[in-house]
Amino acid sequence: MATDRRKAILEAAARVIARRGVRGLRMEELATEAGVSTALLYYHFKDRAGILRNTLEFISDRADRYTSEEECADGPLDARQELEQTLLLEFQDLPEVRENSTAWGELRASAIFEPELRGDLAGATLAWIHDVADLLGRIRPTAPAPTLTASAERLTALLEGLSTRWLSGALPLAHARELTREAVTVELERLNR
Amino acid sequence: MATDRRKAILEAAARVIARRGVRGLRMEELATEAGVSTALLYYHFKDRAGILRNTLEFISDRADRYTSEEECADGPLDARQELEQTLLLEFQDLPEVRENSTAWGELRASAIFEPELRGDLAGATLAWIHDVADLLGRIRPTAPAPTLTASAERLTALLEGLSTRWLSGALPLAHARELTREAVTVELERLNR
DNA sequence: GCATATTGACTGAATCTTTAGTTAGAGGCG
DNA sequence: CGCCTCTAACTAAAGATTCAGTCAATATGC
Repeated sequence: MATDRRKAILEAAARVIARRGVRGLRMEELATEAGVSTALLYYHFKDRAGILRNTLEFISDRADRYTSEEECADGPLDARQELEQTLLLEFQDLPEVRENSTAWGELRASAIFEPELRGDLAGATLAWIHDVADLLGRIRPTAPAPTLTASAERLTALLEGLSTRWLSGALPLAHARELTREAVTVELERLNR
Repeated sequence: MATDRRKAILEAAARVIARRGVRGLRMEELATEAGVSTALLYYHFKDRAGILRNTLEFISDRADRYTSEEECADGPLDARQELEQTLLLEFQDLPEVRENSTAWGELRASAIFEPELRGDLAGATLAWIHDVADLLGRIRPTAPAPTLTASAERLTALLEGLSTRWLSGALPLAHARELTREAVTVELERLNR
């Protein structure tokens, strides 16, 4: 607990997953990245799967942290700004954000083949959709709930699609941000009807 | 060219990828699925990566085929109907469509970690965006080209996002179709401005 | 026509490589 | 000592890739 190589291993794992993917994570590469022997990995965690579980948990804790920083130099944001802010947080070229997006995409993709992952994923997605619908509702208080939810579903699904394109080098960051901003505009226009 | 085991291998690869994912594709399983020896895989394709590349091409050709069936009981479709039709074709519970969508999503996700796939993927994506932009242009002839492209980028990225959710069991097919239809409406409204 | 190269498609059985997981024990420290 | 943290060196098994050839068809010289 003193030197905490354990934490170093999890941080290294997040980096390696961002670079190689969940299925591309190699125990030896992880050990090197963490500056540790492979045997130590097995000392601290039962096996490879154990490392994956702990890393994903570690990553999602970290994600909650940066998503909920809602402050700004010029006073508090209005709902519209907060919505854009929330959505655009996914598109930043910071290692931590990239790591998170990558891991999330990996999870989502793996869930197609590993049904046991689906539970947590569905929960997290639902919560996310709900948050976005909520923000939309604050901007357009008269819009009916199901319409808000539908917009939120589209916005979040769009974000996942754009994110994959960004990470695979098919879409420059700035363009992804631009498309996201426009998407918000477009959906808000719809909610006027 | 006669017996075309080559084609059999690519068809088998699409099936195996849909079942196990790109990273779960094993040369031996592929050989068995195609009813050939593993050595033949290397005879027809340079290596594993070569098989992935060619399968991607194979899949996008196949998608073009089923995407471009433009007929209907009640005469020819107008551009708007054709657009919806094109986009909704991705959401059908037919083995071939499911297989295509799954494999496409897998290849897209793999491209994050395997840069060799990016070239082909980018090409196919660009062509797709262009097709959609074209259809949008036929519906709204006065809209400027960059705006059309942006709408097409959003619609296609949304489709990829929804498709992943559908395939991972997080989104019922009917709902995915509904959200897609609304997205078309929303984007078309925007193109009036 | 017909024996003789030549070639393309194909395979069984290695081999080479990678990778998760283990084991025996070293260093430090209370 | 006895416990904790850690490592070098290893094993077994899974996988990718190659090898050495078979077989049928097709071309070539006579």
